[in-house]
Amino acid sequence: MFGFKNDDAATVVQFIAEQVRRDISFGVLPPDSRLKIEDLRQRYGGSAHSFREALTLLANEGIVEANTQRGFRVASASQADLEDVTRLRAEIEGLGLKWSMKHGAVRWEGELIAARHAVDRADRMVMGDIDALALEWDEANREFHAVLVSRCNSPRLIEFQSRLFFESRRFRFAVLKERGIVGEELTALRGRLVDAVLARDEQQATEALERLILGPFGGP
Amino acid sequence: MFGFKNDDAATVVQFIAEQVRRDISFGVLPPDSRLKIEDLRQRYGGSAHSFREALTLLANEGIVEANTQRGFRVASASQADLEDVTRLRAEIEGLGLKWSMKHGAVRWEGELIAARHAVDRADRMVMGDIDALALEWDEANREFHAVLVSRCNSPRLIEFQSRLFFESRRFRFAVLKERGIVGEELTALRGRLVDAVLARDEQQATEALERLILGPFGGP
DNA sequence: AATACCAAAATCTTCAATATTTTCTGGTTT
DNA sequence: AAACCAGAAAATATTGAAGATTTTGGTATT
Repeated sequence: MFGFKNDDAATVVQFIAEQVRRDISFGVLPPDSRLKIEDLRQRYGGSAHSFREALTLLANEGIVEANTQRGFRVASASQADLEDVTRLRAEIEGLGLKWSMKHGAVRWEGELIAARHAVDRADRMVMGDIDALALEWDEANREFHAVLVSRCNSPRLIEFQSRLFFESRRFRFAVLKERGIVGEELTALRGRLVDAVLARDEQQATEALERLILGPFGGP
Repeated sequence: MFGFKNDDAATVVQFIAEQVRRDISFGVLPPDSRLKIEDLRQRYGGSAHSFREALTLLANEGIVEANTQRGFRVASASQADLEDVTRLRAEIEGLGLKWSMKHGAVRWEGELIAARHAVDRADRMVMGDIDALALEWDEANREFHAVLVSRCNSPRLIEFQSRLFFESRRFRFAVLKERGIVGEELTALRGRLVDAVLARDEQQATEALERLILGPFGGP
């Protein structure tokens, strides 16, 4: 039935999980809304079991809430959640960056510069057609922040960073749609961050990173 | 079939997951060993579906490895893994403790002292009959470290801490069985940690905590 | 010794049926 | 009118069996 899985999802479960993850990020499935297996099957296809498994997965990722014997629902997205995710992201990515700066060499710097270029470009484009480009824009952001921690030498930190990034995606999209997240300040901040990394200025780098992460939410 | 679930597991999947988790921690299921669904069913009971779900869960927790179309196996436990988990635990718990020290009040201090008392006692007991008391001993440790971060006000940090603790359990048990993890130094270190927390001496506290976590593995 | 191919084993997925739990509803009692 | 209880309806949880797909292992061929 799923012979047309053009995504890189190898199994049906992963495919379903990716679909649902995406729709939760975009707010198509709003926070706290119930996820009835039957309804979802009509929408996405797939068997009940595959869905249970996919939802258990997403529950473990934190964007879905599983209540025993009472089914699943989209995890709530309170102000406290936003603050928690953002604060932790700043700490974790800061730590990962610090470690990466110890191990990363020329090759890493190249990747970083490339990722920065891409995300700067995505920033300039996205405001033109938010709905169409939001995912692409966020993917560029994901890549940039992934590169930051990619040389930290700690697979578990990398995984946790990735998870927090996905968890924060909902909030990011919400802000993007509502008042446009992207501005000159972020681009400049990113520039400062990359410069500091290249100069191996740990202090400056972590500070810029923290402001880059907190900026869109705490900022003006 | 599972009418006798005296554990606090509400569902079959959680029950199975707990069993497997435990057996992996104890080394009954050694690292890298394959987890064939059929074999497991004979051992633990439960349906194939429940097992798939449980194993997907454990895979997300990091103690099981899932290879698409190639089944599950117990996650490998290399020296690099040990170092990664331990280092991250030190960082995360340190951060959580720092935050807890900002918010925690008298009530928290009481819990901390109580937990310390329990783990000190467990330390003295465990060497008498390692096999029988290992789990209880580790539970006391878990409680102590959980209390440390319990007031950090970040549910996600707490969850991550807990996950890392479980991931490190295998290594802890291995060391415990092999050469006896417990010694006067750890008890003393824990005392210093608690004293520092009560005195709100952040510097001393994080240093003691780091040595407490790294000690059993990096130490003499 | 290397490769191609076929059969066996294992995993993945779905359909169907039963058991259990929660939720809803309507009537009764206070 | 509010609280309460029983029974019906809905939803979830669990299991069994069977088909489809993929991996694995052995065998024959070059």
